[in-house]
Amino acid sequence: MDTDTRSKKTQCIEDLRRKVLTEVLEPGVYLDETELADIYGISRPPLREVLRQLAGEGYVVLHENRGAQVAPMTHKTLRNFFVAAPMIYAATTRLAAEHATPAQVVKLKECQWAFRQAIKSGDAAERALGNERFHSIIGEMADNEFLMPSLRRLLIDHTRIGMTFYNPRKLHLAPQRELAADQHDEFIALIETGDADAAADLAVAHWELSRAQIESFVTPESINIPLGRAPGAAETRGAS
Amino acid sequence: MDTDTRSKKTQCIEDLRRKVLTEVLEPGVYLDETELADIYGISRPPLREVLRQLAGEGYVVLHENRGAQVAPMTHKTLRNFFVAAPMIYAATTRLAAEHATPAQVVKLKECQWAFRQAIKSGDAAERALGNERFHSIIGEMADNEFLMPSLRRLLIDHTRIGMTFYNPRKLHLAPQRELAADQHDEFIALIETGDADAAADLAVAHWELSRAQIESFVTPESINIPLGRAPGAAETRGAS
DNA sequence: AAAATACATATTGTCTACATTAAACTTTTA
DNA sequence: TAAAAGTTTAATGTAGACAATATGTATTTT
Repeated sequence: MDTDTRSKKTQCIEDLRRKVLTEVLEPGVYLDETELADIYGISRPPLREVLRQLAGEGYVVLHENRGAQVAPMTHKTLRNFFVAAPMIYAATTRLAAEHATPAQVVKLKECQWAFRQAIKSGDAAERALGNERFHSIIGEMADNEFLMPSLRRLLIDHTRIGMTFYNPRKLHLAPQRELAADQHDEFIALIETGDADAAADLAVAHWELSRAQIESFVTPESINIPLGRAPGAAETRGAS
Repeated sequence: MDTDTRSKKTQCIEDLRRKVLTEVLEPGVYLDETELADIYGISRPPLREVLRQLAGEGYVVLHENRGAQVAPMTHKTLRNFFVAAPMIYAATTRLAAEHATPAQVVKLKECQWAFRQAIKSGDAAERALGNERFHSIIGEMADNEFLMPSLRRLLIDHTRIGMTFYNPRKLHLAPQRELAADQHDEFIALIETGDADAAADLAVAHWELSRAQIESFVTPESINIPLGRAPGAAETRGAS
């Protein structure tokens, strides 16, 4: 048995984050406070705090008197993503190469090992979350509280979009996924060496791979999720 | 009489933001939930939601079982600020010039008019908040949800630091403040014209003015605010 | 006298119950 | 029959009371 030392509230936050990132909770879906409070075994006031925090982190959007909605992804979202991503990724990766501590590099290597395993035999969620964690650690290495907020928001949507890229059933994408994993190894090498310029260049190249994939399979239809509350559609509400 | 249509909670959020930005609540100071709830006439649960939201926005930092602390400013904070600011300001200003709507330009002009008034006869808080609002509107013009979070965090510390620059008693800085206001007019002109390249350049120039000022009067001592709770120092707690 | 422990106090964290608001349904009227 | 108004219902928003945790103080022991 694993005695989870985390508080129920912390578990709730982390689980909701995971469910949003893996699109178990789809973009645009409205959440039911009472239902979530029951699920995570806490009362509504602390759950509402959790939702406020997740709103601050960009996972959900709060509407007054109408509850919390999983952050929608519109056509504009994707366009803005394409504008912001290369800049933020390049900047944070450069800073990571300049500031990374040995302990952080170890952590990044462990994360990459797990990511390789996921690419080999994991499901889409494991892979996408593994990738998110990898880039999140690079963000921590950059150690800049002014860039981190934007990086975190980018990673939310990058991960959600990536669920398609990392789908094991898309066999033809396997080579690209291997390439992405190989680039992760390059990240580690350059960060460990402290080669900031090369790291920044690699970040852009890594981004271009993502960009090409996203453009190839994301159509406006698939990202235009209905924003309104689905009337009576129970399975679109809550976190099962 | 002004019938304030905003909810008490909204007023609370906005007032706390203002107090943090103007350093009425100094960096590092701990907040008392009960006291704040009394002041704003709401109970603790909704106040705790407010604090979570402000934490998400970067105004405060939450410590488990130890309450909320006004976001500290350390030496590292300032170093990171110098790294991130030019990049984010240039990018958002460029996007603003590309995307600004006529209505937004009108809003920006109105803001600039008020800012001029504040420079002429206002106090430090009015000036600093006016400047914050000006750049916040440019951020809205950029209309990019991935860059806005970093911009907002930059503006928090830029405004707090700016309280020194905008102090009316520092007469020798008057010419520099006029220059800053003149640059704001240039921003408006370039954004209205849609000259993205020139706008981005101006953003960097405007930043260099700030940077020079900050470097000239910010010494490590003055930004190293004690992080611990001041024991029994009643006036350092709460929002009077 | 100094350190450690036990106690007291104050603050944070949470829960239940209630108030308020928005949505859905029903009923009435043109 | 269709539209509009009233009513019902279910969700969000809030308050007050209680529980748990941390800090400060006093006491005890070495």
